Amino acid sequence: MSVKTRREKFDQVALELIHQKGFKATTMRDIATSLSCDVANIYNYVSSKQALLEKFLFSISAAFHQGVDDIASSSYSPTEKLKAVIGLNIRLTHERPYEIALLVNEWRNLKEKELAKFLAERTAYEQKVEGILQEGIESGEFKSMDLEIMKYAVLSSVRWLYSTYTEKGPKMNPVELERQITGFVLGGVGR
Amino acid sequence: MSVKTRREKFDQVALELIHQKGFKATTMRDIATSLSCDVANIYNYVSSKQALLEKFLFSISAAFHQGVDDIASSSYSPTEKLKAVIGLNIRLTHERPYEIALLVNEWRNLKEKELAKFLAERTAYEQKVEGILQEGIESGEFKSMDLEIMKYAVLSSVRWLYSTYTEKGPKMNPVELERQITGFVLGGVGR
DNA sequence: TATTTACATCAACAATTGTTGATGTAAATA
DNA sequence: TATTTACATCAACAATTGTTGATGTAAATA
Repeated sequence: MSVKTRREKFDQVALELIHQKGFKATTMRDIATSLSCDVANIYNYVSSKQALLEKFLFSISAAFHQGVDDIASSSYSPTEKLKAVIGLNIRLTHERPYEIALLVNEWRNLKEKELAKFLAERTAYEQKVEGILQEGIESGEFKSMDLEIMKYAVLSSVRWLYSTYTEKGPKMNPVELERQITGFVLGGVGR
Repeated sequence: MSVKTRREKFDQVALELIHQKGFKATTMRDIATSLSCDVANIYNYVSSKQALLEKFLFSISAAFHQGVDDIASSSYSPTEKLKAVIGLNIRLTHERPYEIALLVNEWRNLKEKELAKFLAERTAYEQKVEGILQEGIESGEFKSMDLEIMKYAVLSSVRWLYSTYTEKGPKMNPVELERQITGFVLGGVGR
C-alpha cells in the first residue's frame, strides 16, 4: 500500500498539490520539488500539464456516470434511487476526495475542446439525477417543488463532502455520514 | 444606471472577467483589452492585482457578517432566524452574484496574510450559523442531528445560488426562490 | 488664471513558466 | 548477451506576466 511505484507517487503528489494551490498556481517545478527530482523528469510521466488535469477530471467523471447509470436503470423506487445516489457520492468522496475536489474547483481550467466535453458530461449527470427526482414527484413520493431548484439543492447537499476528507482532522464515518445526509435531503432540518 | 464612471466600469469588467476565467487566468492585459485601454492605465484604478481580489472578497464578506449579526442578535425563534439567513443569502446573491462567485471560488488565491484573515472571517460566519442551528436543536424546533453536518448541509443549500444569476438564461424570481429553498432546508424533498 | 484631478499611452524590466533536446544509467527483459 | 524500459539530469528557449517610470492632456476646481 504505502510502497508506491514512482509513477503512483507522482500522481498522488500532483493531485494533492493541484488541490491545495489550484491548477494554475501549481507549477511543474512545484511538483518536481515535492518529488525531489528535476522538472524535466516529470515529462516521463505525463505529456503536458493540461493532460494531467484532463486525466484526473475525466477519470472521476466516468466513475460518477457509471454509478448513476446503474442506479437509474435499476428497479428501485425513486426514494431508494435517491438514497443510492447519495451513497454513491459518499463512497466516491471517501475513496477519491482529491479528484472530487478538482471536479468541483478546477474544471474551468480545461481548454476549449475538453471544457465542452466536460460540461456535456456534467450536464448529462445532472439530468440523470433530475430524472430520478421527477419520477419521485410524479409518483407522489417527493413533494412537488420546482424541479430545477430541487436538483441543485440535492446536488449541493453532497458537493461539500470532499472537504471533510481532504482537510486535517478526524475523518467522518462514511456510514453515519450517509445516514445524516439522507435524513437531511429527505426530511430537512425541521421536526 | 448604465451611465457609469470609468472607475465603475473598471470594477464591473474586472469582476466579470475574474469570475469567468478565474483570478490566476485573468491577466491585467485581459482587463485592459476589455476596457479598450493600455495595461498601465489600470494602475490608475488599483494598486495591484492582489489588491483587486482583496477588495472584492472582503467587501462581500463584510456584507454577510453584518447581515448574520443582525439576525443572530434578534429575538426571532431559531426557525425564523434560519429563514432570515436564507433570505440574506438570496438577497445578497441577487444583488451581488459575481462577488459571491469569487467568495466561493477564488479565495484561495489570497496571499498568506489575507488568506488567514479571510478564513477567520469565514469560520466566524459559519459559527454564527451553527449557533442558530444549535439553538434550534436545543429548543426542539430542529431535529437532533450531527451539528457539523447540519451546518454544512444548510450552508451548501445556498452556495450554488449565484450560478443562477451569473449564467445566461432567465433569472429566477428571488421571492419564489426563497420559498423553495426554505421549504427544502426545513422539510427536505420527501412528503 | 493656476493647479489639481482623472484618465491615458509608451517602452521596458525582471521573474516566472511550460516545454524540449541531448544525454546518461541501472534494472528488467528478450 | 543485447536491448528495452523506467527514471533521471542539464542547459536553454520563447512566451507570458505584473509592474514601473516618464510623460501627456482635457476637464474640473481653487
